[in-house]
Amino acid sequence: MASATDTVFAGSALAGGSDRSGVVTRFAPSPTGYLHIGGARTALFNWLFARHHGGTYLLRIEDTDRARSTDAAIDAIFDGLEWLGLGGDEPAVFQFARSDRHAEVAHKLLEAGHAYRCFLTQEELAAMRENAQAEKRPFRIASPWRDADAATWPTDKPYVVRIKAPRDGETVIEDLVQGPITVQNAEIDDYVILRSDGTPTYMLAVVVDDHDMGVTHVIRGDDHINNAFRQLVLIRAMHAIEGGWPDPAYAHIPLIHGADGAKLSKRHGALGVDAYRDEMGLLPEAVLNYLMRLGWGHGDEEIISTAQAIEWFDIVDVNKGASRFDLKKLLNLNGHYIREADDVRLAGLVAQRLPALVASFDAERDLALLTQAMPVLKVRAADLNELARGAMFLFTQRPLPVDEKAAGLLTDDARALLAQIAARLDAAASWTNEALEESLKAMAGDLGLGLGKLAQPLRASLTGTTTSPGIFDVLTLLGKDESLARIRDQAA
RNA sequence: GGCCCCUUCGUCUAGCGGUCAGGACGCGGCCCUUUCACGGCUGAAACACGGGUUCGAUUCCCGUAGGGGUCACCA
Repeated sequence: MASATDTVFAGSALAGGSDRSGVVTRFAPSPTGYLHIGGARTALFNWLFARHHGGTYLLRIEDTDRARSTDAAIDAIFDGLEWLGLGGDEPAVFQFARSDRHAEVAHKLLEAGHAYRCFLTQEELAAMRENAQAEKRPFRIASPWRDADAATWPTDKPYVVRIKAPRDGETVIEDLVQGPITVQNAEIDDYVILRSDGTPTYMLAVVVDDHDMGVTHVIRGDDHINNAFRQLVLIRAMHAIEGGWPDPAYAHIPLIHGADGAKLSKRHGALGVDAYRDEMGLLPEAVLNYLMRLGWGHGDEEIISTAQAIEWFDIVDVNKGASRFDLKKLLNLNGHYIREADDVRLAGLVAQRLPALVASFDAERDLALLTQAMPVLKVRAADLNELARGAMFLFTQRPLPVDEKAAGLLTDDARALLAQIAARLDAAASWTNEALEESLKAMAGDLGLGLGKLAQPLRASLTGTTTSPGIFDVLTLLGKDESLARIRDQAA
């Protein structure tokens, strides 16, 4: 039974045995691709749980698959985690570098009789599998080498090392999220821990690293549930041999599915977190808030800061069922956080996107204006791209391109009106929101027109579009000279 | 197929034997309003099904259906 909650494992063996105590969690991605949204949530839950309990959150790169692991993926993962503020409390452990230690454990298991040399070839295994298939019999490894006498070992054949799993009884895991899960031991196979080339498998490496890192709580996707039972075999065998290998507490969190209900995969919306940042223009706090609400909630709370989440979060409150990824809701949350965000910060973020939109944008020169405009810009944007698009009119050079809708507004009558507006505004007491509004309203009154009749053509001439911040904000942001010039460009 | 797990509005969730089943996104309406947003108010919208247990089930138990995961010398 996994009940390491009360088992205080002293320190990280990797750190040479510091006196850390309490909760230790880890996020252990394999660097075969970018950090996707599901992985990010797993990291977040590990992080939140550790923080909530005043424990330690560690990172481990599972790079034992040499063929598929890449440095680019490692960089992308660190980059993504850092952006979300989910970096580890200690430098990340690289699994491949610890192969010797993994092999050492395998040999201890071998010597103690908890593992055995298996000389079955891949072909023999495949044949056994096919046989079982043909007889509609569930296949389970039943290696003839499990209890073979050393005297019968071939001397010239390669072998793998298999763990000796119990064949009777059952194992129960008190999963913190899923509740008790029972599996018959007969279902657990004698899996490989050392390949024929002597390298450790994932199953071995995970267990050894988790132990050596002092991990008390294993929080991971529920696609690992079956692995937990297999890993427990190894853990218990080592505990029997040398002690000090307590069962960790397990928490298998449900997977995230795509909007269509299918498993979130790379071709089903599971983008790297860098895409959420760079392409979709999301803020990390929005992504974090959205992610924590997938599978977890706290009453009616929707807007939850990480600080608040640390206080409220507990792994046992995480739901068991998978949830679907809903971009609309993420975007809504992002809009909220943009409105809350600091103007200087937003201006900096938008300034990175503007050059691609407006050739004449010069960050050096225009940042101040961008920042000044931010309060009225940010209320109408759900992401950074929208925010950048909304800011374009401030920096485009005259004569302004006029979009179709705006052009429709600029009728002959409207153009005539613009000439009058220019004259009127030119004569305004001062170039402030108040003075401008007073002036324009007076004019509308004189002409017996609604303010909208003046404001829409005016907006078209000032921005080249039909949507923008309030017209007086636009006027003051642009300044008198630029405003009048733009109006006169369109006036009849 | 074997094994394991899951199931409250379209979606994310609250609920932990007695609630008008609450909130949020999205959708509809209204208000605000110079456009677009924001904001406010408001409407439609759910306990998969069948048996139990119980005075009483969304809640507990068992089935059924549906969904997911896993069955490598990959992680």
